[in-house]
Amino acid sequence: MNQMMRHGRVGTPCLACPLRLKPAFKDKTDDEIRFIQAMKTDHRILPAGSDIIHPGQDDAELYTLFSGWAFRYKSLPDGRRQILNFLLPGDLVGLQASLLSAAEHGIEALTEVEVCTFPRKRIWDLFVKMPNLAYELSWLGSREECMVDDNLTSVGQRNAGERIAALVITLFHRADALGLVSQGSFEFPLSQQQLADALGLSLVHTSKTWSRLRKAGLFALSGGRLTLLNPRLTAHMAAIYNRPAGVRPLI
Amino acid sequence: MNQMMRHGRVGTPCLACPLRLKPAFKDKTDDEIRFIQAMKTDHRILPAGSDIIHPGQDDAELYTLFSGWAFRYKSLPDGRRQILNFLLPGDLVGLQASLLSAAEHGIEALTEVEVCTFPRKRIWDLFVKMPNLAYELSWLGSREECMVDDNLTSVGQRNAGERIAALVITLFHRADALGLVSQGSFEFPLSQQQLADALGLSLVHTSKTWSRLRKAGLFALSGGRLTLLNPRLTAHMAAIYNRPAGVRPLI
DNA sequence: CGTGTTCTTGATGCCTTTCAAAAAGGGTGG
DNA sequence: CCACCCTTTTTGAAAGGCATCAAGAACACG
Repeated sequence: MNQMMRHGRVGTPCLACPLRLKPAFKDKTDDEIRFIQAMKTDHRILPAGSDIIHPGQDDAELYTLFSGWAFRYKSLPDGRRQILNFLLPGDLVGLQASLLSAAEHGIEALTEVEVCTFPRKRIWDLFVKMPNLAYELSWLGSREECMVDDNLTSVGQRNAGERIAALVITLFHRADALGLVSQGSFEFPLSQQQLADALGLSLVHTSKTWSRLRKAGLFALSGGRLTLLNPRLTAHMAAIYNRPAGVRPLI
Repeated sequence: MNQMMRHGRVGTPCLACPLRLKPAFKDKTDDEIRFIQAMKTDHRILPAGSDIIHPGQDDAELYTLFSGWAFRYKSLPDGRRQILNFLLPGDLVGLQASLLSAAEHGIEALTEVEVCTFPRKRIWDLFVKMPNLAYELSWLGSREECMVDDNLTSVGQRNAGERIAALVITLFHRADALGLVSQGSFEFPLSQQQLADALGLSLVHTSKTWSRLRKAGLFALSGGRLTLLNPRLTAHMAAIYNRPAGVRPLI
């Protein structure tokens, strides 16, 4: 929508990317990082609520989310909307959209975000010159599919309370892996409407179930930050396996 | 399960692969096909119901489904199961499982299937030597994610009747693109339990809704074959966009 | 401090689940 | 070819979870 964005190479070069220092990410050779930096054409800041990729777009670029949260979504003709998955710093944005001829989904910034732009035209180049990066690109694509798999399983099989518990736990772990958790709490920028769209529930029922779990002492929300008060009980209610996260590539 | 399978290079070499002749698939150079053939180590036949990849498996190979149907699924600790997507001839089987360290899902043969085996160890080789094939591998991965996106949207946003209509229409188009539709009907090997697991509905409600749509004249099922009697109405009830399929790579 | 948005809460009704059992197939052995 | 058993499908009845409608409360913002 209102793409009031600042262009230009803001901030530090990829070699000194602060994200790269986080233990969540695999080490890369200087060679690889230089290639990434050469491929990167832009560093943009987009306000919360802006469309990073809009549904049907046929010239979507590939991005890495540098900071902030975003989400992928898909709409039905009558306006119903499903949030497919959430994107956190370090995640690829628009891989599917830049590989396929047109985006079958939209991607929206949930908070103000910073993205690193990689033109779709250069992706082929990456496959030719940097097979290791190409492999990691595919790896990240599979990882995203894995997250959608989880969400589909949640929406298809869990009831309202379990879905919320599973979402909260999963986001907590993802934020934790990025060092975004401090004193048990992390920034939680979702509105109830967005929660509802992600969970496949109505706004009203989401609100009621959400406050029921809060009152049950599973977690608390204040000042836009969520505190996981009872991780044990939350995980149990979610009926979730908790695979350890493991490191991943950052491109 | 009962992996009573016949090994060996059954049938024709890849250069003469009958699947490749179908208009659904992109033409490939002889070079590419030769590489694929060299990479292929086996051609297996597995009976209906067998596990092609089991959940948690950490040495899953990559396959191309040569004939038959399969599905990816994910289970919760208490036994609830969600079918994530269906696999038809020409689809990759186990890309996610062979890229990530362990399979987060299972893949089961829905009918008797034939699969072409590509050892996971050689995937890296493919990225180094054949960037075009590597690109197409990623492309196929994105296409699968796209299908999971659709299913998540269906389960999250559509009611029972709409979900069934959407599934039937989608499978019809996929079968049609493969030339599997004759006289308006195609083989439909799903049990109601599998339908229910794919739709995120109970078995009973699936059965009732299914027969309601049949009685409404949307489609008919007999002798294991489904006939789409009223495509217009079915698509309308599904509230679905029908993007034209387009060709895709076959690896 | 007014105004629009987001969140909460209550009441009502329907879609879906669960429980239960009958009916219909499918395969095997006598 | 029929009897028998097991699985799958169908149908009925009752309960409950979730959606919808409606309106008040809390919050954000200019």
